[in-house]
Amino acid sequence: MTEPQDAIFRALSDPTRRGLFERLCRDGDTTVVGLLGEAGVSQPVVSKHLKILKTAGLVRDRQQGRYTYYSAERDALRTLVDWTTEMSGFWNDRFDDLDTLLKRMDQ
Amino acid sequence: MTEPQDAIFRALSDPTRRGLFERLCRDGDTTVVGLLGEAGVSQPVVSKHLKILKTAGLVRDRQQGRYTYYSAERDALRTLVDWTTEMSGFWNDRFDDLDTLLKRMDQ
DNA sequence: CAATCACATACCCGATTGGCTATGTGTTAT
DNA sequence: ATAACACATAGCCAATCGGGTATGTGATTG
Repeated sequence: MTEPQDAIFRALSDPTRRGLFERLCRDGDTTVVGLLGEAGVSQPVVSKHLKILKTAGLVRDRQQGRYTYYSAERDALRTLVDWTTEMSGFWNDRFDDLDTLLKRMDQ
Repeated sequence: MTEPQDAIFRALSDPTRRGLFERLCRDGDTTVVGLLGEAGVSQPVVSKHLKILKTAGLVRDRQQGRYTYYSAERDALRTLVDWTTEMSGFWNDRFDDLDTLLKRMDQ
């Protein structure tokens, strides 16, 4: 019953975490220390947040020597778009129903 | 500094709450009692969730006698789409940068 | 006008969350 | 070889959260 949207919405609900993700979208590959300044929290906290983003599939990491580069996972946004589209779709369906209803009433 | 996305992502991060919103998108105007069955939680909890959704601008309520009809707020999804589009945009910009960089290197 | 209904509010409680510091582990620089 | 660095993990704590029950309030029904 645990939808993929669950982890994504959950992950993005925290401002600090969403900030990290936005940063990665904007600037691409960045190390943990690189993200540290803008985040405004301690390094362990940044690491913890990145782990949550990674679990949600929003972020990928790549080891290189003693550095860990994080980058935003483009396809993750797809899930969000799909869900939003589905919701909008329900709307249109309802209008369609209303439409056919009105047409039926018209006869 | 509190973005409108904050409340929206936060509101949708809880499955029960997202369930209520999805239900309202699908079926349109519904009373609290009408939402009660599918939600699987007590009436006060549903009311509390609806209040949070309302504060986030995801839902509107309309009083009618002793009934309160709730409905999904279509434009709220717009905020979500905009944010997602912005994130995707950053991506394309980065590719553009890479593109111009490669062209520059090519000369 | 009494009972019921629809809903909101108030309060309580255990679980989760987001922050911190301290520390461990592997890597590079000296 | 040692020190410094980059990062992750562990453990702690106050605050928030999501659920519950009890109760208040206004509208409707009998």
